[in-house]
Amino acid sequence: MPTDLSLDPTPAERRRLKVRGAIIEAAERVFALEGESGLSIRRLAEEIDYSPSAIYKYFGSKDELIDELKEAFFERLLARVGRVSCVDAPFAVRGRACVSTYIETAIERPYHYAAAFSHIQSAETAPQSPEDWEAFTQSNKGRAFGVLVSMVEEGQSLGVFDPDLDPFLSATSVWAASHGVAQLLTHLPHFPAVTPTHAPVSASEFITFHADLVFRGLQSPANRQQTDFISPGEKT
Amino acid sequence: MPTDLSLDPTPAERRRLKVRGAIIEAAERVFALEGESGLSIRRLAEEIDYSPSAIYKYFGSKDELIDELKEAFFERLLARVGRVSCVDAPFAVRGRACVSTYIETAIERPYHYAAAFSHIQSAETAPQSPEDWEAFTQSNKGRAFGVLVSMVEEGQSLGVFDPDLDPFLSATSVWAASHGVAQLLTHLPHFPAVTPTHAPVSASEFITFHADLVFRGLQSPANRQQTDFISPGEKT
Amino acid sequence: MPTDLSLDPTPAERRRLKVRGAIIEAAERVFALEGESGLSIRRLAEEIDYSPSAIYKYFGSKDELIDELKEAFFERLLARVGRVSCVDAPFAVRGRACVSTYIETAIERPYHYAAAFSHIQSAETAPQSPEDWEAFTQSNKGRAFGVLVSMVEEGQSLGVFDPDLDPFLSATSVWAASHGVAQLLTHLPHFPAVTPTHAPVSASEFITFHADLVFRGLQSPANRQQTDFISPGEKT
Amino acid sequence: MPTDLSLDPTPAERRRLKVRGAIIEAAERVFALEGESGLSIRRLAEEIDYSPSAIYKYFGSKDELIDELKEAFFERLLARVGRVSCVDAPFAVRGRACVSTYIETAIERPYHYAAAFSHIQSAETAPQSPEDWEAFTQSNKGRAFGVLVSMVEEGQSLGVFDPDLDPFLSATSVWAASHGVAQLLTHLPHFPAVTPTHAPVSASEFITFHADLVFRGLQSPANRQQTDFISPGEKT
DNA sequence: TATGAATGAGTCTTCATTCAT
DNA sequence: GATGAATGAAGACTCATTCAT
Repeated sequence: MPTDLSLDPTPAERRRLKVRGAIIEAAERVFALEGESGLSIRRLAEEIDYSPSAIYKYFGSKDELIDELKEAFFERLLARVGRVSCVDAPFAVRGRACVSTYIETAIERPYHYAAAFSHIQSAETAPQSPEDWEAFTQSNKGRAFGVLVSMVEEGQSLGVFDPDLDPFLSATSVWAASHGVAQLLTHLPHFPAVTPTHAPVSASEFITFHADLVFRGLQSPANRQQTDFISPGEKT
Repeated sequence: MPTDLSLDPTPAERRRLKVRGAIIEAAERVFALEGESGLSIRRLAEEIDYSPSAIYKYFGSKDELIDELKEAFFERLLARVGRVSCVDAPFAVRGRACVSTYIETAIERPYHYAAAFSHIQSAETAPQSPEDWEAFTQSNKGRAFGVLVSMVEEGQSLGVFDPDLDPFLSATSVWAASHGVAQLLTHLPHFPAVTPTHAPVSASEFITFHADLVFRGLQSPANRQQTDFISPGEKT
Repeated sequence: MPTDLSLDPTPAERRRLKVRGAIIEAAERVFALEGESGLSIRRLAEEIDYSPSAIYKYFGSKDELIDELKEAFFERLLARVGRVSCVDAPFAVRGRACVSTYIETAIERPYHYAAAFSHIQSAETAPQSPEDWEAFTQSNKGRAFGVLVSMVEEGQSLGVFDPDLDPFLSATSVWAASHGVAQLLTHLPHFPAVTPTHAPVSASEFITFHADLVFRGLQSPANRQQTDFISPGEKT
Repeated sequence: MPTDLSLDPTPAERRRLKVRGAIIEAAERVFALEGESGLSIRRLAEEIDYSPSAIYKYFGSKDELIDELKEAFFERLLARVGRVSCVDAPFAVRGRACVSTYIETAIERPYHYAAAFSHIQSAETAPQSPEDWEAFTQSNKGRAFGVLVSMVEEGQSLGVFDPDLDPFLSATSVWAASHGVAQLLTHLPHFPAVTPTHAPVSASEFITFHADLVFRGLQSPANRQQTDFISPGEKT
């Protein structure tokens, strides 16, 4: 929508964007407080002390607002994963970071993520048929997924990852697993710290643990021997 | 309020349980047909040709019904995973089967699973603090999770799995990843078959692939060399 | 909908029909009090001391309710016009009565009529193309119109009406004029009684006057001479 | 509040009047495009590329605007009917033209007419009691109606119309019938052309037919014989 | 002068739930 | 034991209108 290319938006525009942002942030808060079903326009309006109809000045419909949330999440995800994947560091670090960044981004903004996740199936950007594929690969979501595929391929070309693995399926598996862990940590943030017979583990420790496990699964057998796997005990 | 502890329930009670079961099965059907938002009491009543109010004779509220669905899912999951984990087969087979059974059970009954999953956070059976742990370990959900932990431990004692891995964290990671894959396959059943540049992969093939990857991640480095990993190409 | 042909409906059904009737009657009252735009479901519910949602137990939607009103009007119109047109009386009486009955039926139930009238354009029973004609002729509305056409034809065959007149166009003209008069009397019931310089004329007197005028317009020139035209003065 | 009685309005006032006119014209366009329900202030503002609030600078409220539309219609009607009734032509032509002009004016500006018609009851210019009569006769609506009355009286004095007819009631009847025909043609423009068994008749042909019928109804019996009635077939 | 922001009352409709029968 | 009637709260959304700028 912002087709205006002028460098400084008018004050009015700035204000408008600010309110839009506030609404989106409020959605995040409401969701965190009351769960998915709590996100009604009315509830959202209460949160920001606006009237429900005011929201319709900024978003054409509830769906449009949710699409925006979703897009914001994937934009953020792409930015972060993209940054991480280009960092100047050994592949072992970059690869693991790729996985953990997925999860971290999700749990940082649980609602944006939930919106993204729960709309994964119906959204236009979710490829349901080969015909959709092109659009998918160009969307933020698709590009974020693409980073994962590239990461697998890079690992393979470096001889770190098993060359027999199908990169697309591997990335899909990693992506799905990341979603699962993100959901777990979103809904049960204390789960890994809950066993009475087990030393508490923080969310970020668990993410690291999970990323390691995933990384190990992808490694080629030869390479596995010298893996720098770090058990959770070592790093606290 | 079935406070009656006698071993054989009265015929009335039997009937009651049967209707309860029918309602629960109907919920599954309605969900499969019309998605999460279709599961209104009214719609459910239509499906079983009862009046909406009749349902309240069997379930105190919609939430109670949903809890029941969740319980039914975990009961089923426990039964299936339990069966699979005891089968007379090499560990490599049993272990992978354990993982894939989680996912298969989920996608077979998408609504039971969705209910279970979406209620993971609020349910009484989800341990939020060490105090809840005891109850959790005795619930169907906890026991199903326990099978995973045992599986990891067995793998370690057999020398197949890396002895340095924390069994609890490993099981948690596997469990979460399974959820992620189940969600993916539930919402986007055709995702792995959708790339134009890639041979289509069926849901069960993808599950196998994923289970393999997970299994590999858990293996001890030494063992990884002789792994019987099967690339997706080989098995069609 | 009443496909049940059993002679005595169950008490429950009777009650149901009674409430339906009450709602329809209420619609009439609300309309009379507050005009077309006052007919909201909420307002209607208030009128009958029900909750708005209760109305949805009887009518699927507002449109369905309005269709019912419309149908009820035309059913009533057909019944009354049909009765009048068959009465054992001279054609001069029957013919005039036909015209006035249209108007009287309308002003008796102003809202039913208004609904019928205002939906004339969008209703399925309004013929928009020759293809719709068949359906139109079988609807209550179409059959009521048909009575008018027959009346013109009968007048022509009796030598009372001008044989050169097109019966279809004549009936259309009469029908439209009736609508106009009905609207006038509905909205401005006192209009014909309002001139300070003119003896007040009641609605029914005006209807008679109008019917006479219409009848005269249709008469054949020869016949006009001996017409039994009655000036308004004579009949009070 | 143009309380300024000076003969030439200030430029500011001229501008003001011009914008008012533009808004009223726009209302006509919007109505023609989207029907009665489309006439929201917002939609109207879009049409003229103003902001909704701007409209409130020119009209105190929506109702006021609609009153203005109504007035505009009657002004136009009066102008046209006045012109037609003074034209240098035989009474048979002028009289019929009077009737058809009513209808033509209405269907040319369907919204102005609809507003006028649908507000006939609530408008201040509609006489509800003898006390209102004076105001009515001075309003555009009343003067347009007055032309009809005069037309009847002229016909009577010329010996063309039946001297026994009450001019006021006759004019009322003609007026109401015109409204009915206008409504028919507005909502179902193709009605007279829709019978499969009947040669299509255009709106203007039907108007002529109707005007003839009305004229015949008013004629005195003696005069009817030599009437120049033209059947619809002759005039295409 | 003209506008964008904002609102409150209103629109139809669905839902989970209760209660008399 | 089962149901139909009924409801109140809530859902998304629209509208005419006001006010500060």
